[in-house]
Amino acid sequence: MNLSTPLTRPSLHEELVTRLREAIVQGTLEPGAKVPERELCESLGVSRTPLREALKVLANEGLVVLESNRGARVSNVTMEELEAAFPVIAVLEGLAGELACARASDGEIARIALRHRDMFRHYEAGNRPAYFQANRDIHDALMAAARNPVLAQHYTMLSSRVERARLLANVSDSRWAEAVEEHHDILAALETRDGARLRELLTAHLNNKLAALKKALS
Amino acid sequence: MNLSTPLTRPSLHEELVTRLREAIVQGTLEPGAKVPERELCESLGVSRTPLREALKVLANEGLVVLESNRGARVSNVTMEELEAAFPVIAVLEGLAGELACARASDGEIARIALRHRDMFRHYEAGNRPAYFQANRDIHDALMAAARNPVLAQHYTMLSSRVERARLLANVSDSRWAEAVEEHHDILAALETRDGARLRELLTAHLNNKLAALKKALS
DNA sequence: ATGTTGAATTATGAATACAATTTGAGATGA
DNA sequence: TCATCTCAAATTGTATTCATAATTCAACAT
Repeated sequence: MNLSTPLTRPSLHEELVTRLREAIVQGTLEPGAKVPERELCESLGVSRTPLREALKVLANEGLVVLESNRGARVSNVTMEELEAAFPVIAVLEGLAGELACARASDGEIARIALRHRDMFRHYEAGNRPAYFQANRDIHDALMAAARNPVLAQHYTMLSSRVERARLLANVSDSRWAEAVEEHHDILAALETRDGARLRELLTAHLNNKLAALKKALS
Repeated sequence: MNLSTPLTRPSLHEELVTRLREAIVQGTLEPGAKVPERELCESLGVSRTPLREALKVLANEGLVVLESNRGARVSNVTMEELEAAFPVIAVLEGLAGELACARASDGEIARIALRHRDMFRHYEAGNRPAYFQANRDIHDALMAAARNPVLAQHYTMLSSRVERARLLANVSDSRWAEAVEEHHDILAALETRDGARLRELLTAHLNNKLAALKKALS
């Protein structure tokens, strides 16, 4: 049991931030939708103050846009935003891979390898949702292995902004096969702890993802 | 006169975020200092609501920490944070350089070159504050030339977190000379639009900066 | 029918009020 | 003297209220 943490109850606005962020990322709150304060307050059982605080935070992250005197709406996933965000995510993942090669424990790498095998199985079974979930787990595990909280924080922020694009666009089967190929190389680089190569592979992987999304959304 | 913009008045909390961020970055609000709500409200002439909203946003950025029921305090600049943040800033600047080489107008590059000459002058005059300011201007101009708002947003957030370290540590003269040398190469790569090289130079430059800070703070 | 106007309604931005927690000074006792 | 306890004052977290801007929609003119 952890005795160093001062036993702090999470404040309402913090919980709201995480819950709203989840709702936005998984599409419960749809892009472009207005966020009616009163309604949300009632369904969540809180007053407007903490809800509005949470909206300010999410606006700062880019998940909602505040229109003065007209309230908040969930930000739209635009092609411009994806084209801006993906290269940034790409270099962040590249850095994460490089750090993970240097810092990950053998156990962590083994666990990531295991998840890769899961993911490959899901690919062969043609199970996209399970594949996506495994994919996310892998990227998150890699980020954790990099042991850089600042990196992780910004990665989370950016991921939440683009994750929603997946709901809008199913990439082609051919791109899917390509992505799986890339992941084979990624895993190999991680297992040999070839940081420079993993960085390049991850950066390229993310940039390819953007290209695929572009195609799927046009 | 611009008639396309819908004439929107900036909300209080937005102005507070920028003003408080500035105050924190330039050290007016010192690291570790408590942020007394009442006092700030009076001196800023606003009520607690928008101030608290701003504090939530700054907390999300990592500039302040919220202690439940005990208010906010300016976050401390720790070595762990610098070691985490600098590599991230390094890859972001690298990306910015790469993009700037591809996208900057000749005029923009000329302006950055001009600021470089300013900066070199300040170095020769031994004027550190002016040098720092010119340095910041250069990095900001480069970021603007990259034309990637997501990149710029995250760069701003991260810069504000580490900028404060400069107030705590004066780097050595020898490192200063090194940094100036590096900037000569950086400018050359930008002027020849050698994106790959500029990326490497900027990433290395930032990582060297961290090493110098480490030395100066130990 | 179509479009415009403007009062009534609603929603938002900000201030204030209230409740819960922390802080700190002084009392109490060993 | 020192530690602990008590309780008031101050500070924070949340709710509510107030003022203002936006929206709606019925009445009207074209």
